[in-house]
Amino acid sequence: MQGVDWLINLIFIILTYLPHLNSIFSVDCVIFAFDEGELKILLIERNQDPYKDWFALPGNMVNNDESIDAAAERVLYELTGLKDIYMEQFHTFGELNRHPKGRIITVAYFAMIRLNSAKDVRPVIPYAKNASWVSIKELPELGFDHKMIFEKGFERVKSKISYQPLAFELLPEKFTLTQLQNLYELILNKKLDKRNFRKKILAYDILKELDEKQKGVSYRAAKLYKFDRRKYSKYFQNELSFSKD
Amino acid sequence: MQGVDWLINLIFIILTYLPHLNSIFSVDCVIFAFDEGELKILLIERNQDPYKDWFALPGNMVNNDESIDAAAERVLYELTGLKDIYMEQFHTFGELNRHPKGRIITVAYFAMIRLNSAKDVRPVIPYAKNASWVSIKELPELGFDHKMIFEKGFERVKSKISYQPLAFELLPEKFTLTQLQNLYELILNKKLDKRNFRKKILAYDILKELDEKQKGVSYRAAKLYKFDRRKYSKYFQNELSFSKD
DNA sequence: AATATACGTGTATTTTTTACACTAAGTGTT
DNA sequence: AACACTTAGTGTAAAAAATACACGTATATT
Repeated sequence: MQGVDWLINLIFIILTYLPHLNSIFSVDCVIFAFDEGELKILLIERNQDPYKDWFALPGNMVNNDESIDAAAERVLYELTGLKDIYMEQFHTFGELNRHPKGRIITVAYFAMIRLNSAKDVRPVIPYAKNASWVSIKELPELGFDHKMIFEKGFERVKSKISYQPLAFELLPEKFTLTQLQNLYELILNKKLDKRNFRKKILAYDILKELDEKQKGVSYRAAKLYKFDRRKYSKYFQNELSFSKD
Repeated sequence: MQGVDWLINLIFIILTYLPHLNSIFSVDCVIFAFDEGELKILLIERNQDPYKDWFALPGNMVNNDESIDAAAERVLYELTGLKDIYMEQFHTFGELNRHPKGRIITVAYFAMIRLNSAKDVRPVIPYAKNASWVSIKELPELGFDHKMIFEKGFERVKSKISYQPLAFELLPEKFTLTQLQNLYELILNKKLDKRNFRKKILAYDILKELDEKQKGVSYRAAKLYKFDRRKYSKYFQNELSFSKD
């Protein structure tokens, strides 16, 4: 039994580090979209314990060879098929009891996207049974602390949208001012004055008026606009600069 | 050698999980204070590899039995002796190469504090050689990605201070309006008009005028004010509510 | 008493925000 | 063709907020 001494030593060394074994981290994504007049987020139905068969935010472990940002991108793709979504990190959740399997902290991201081709979402790995868009007004119970994560993410969106024109991200490329206003009202949860809204949004000078009109409506068709990213970034630079004076 | 089969098996199992061994996380704190007319942050001089003898933000590993928030509090105390500081999480940094010892992500916190008794800072564990307040204009080179962490934290402070009255946190309990204005100018990095500044800050109605004056100055002494936390929280509730209309 | 220094104050102008209601255009129906 | 219906599109006046701007006053020091 002499020859196994080194083995036993090795095990001791490993055991020393073992407490770290359950110290790992995950990412979770809160993806917003605007569909059928409602704000929706992307949920998966889990196919794995813990919380097998529960609804949850798309999220999974970060690999050891990728940055957190990259992990968020990968995980979102694997669980929903969505690619090339710009997500922004908004908070890291690390309560001790948040994950039944032990000490797992999660870095949460949010994004706001346009729902055209993204409407059909489907997991590409069996970790999730399926993925779907769910109205934030009718959210089912969610696994883990995902309800809280969603809420914090939604708070962030609300506060961000009031000083940055983010809402365009959610609309189809061409939209009417009324659609844009409806979206703002939905997110901010208050009525806005039509004339003042138009005055203000046009004053930002980040919209391009198109020579096109709405189609398929049984009333006077509204003009279509599109978001002018070039003007937007100019406006944005000014916003951020503290240099003047 | 039959009897060690189970040992070898165990080792295999452990090795399977081994990649997670170097997946752990830390917290880092960016603590701002106002001293001698300058904005300073709290730095430690490290006494441990990696970056032994370098300056760095106060930061260390999160234990397995504590939440991240609690870890931030503990680590700050251990490295600087500071207690009961309200810190706010602002970002999690997880680039692959950010830590030379492998995959360690860090959750960053910031706080703004009043420098009276907090002026003397001293590590209570030998992980740091010492702790000190350093002007943000003369920051030394910092270990890890701490320069970037500081910058992101400072950005956050700047943007927050322009819509929330945070500056009081940095001043002594009793302060003059000129001191307050100087601080705002320092953080926002621009000159403000004296009369307009006073008008505005008093309009918020969150200051309490004292029956006391500045002492020890060789010119007309200014009135002292103090921050009225009661009024402040009332004001704040209004700020945050989206309920009206 | 004179000097030096920061304190404390008001008003006019511009800009931004708010409140508010009707006509116009297009669709569908009879 | 006339009509009814529905949403589009538009302007102005009032209030509030932000800005620009300069000098007499109080206190400490000499």
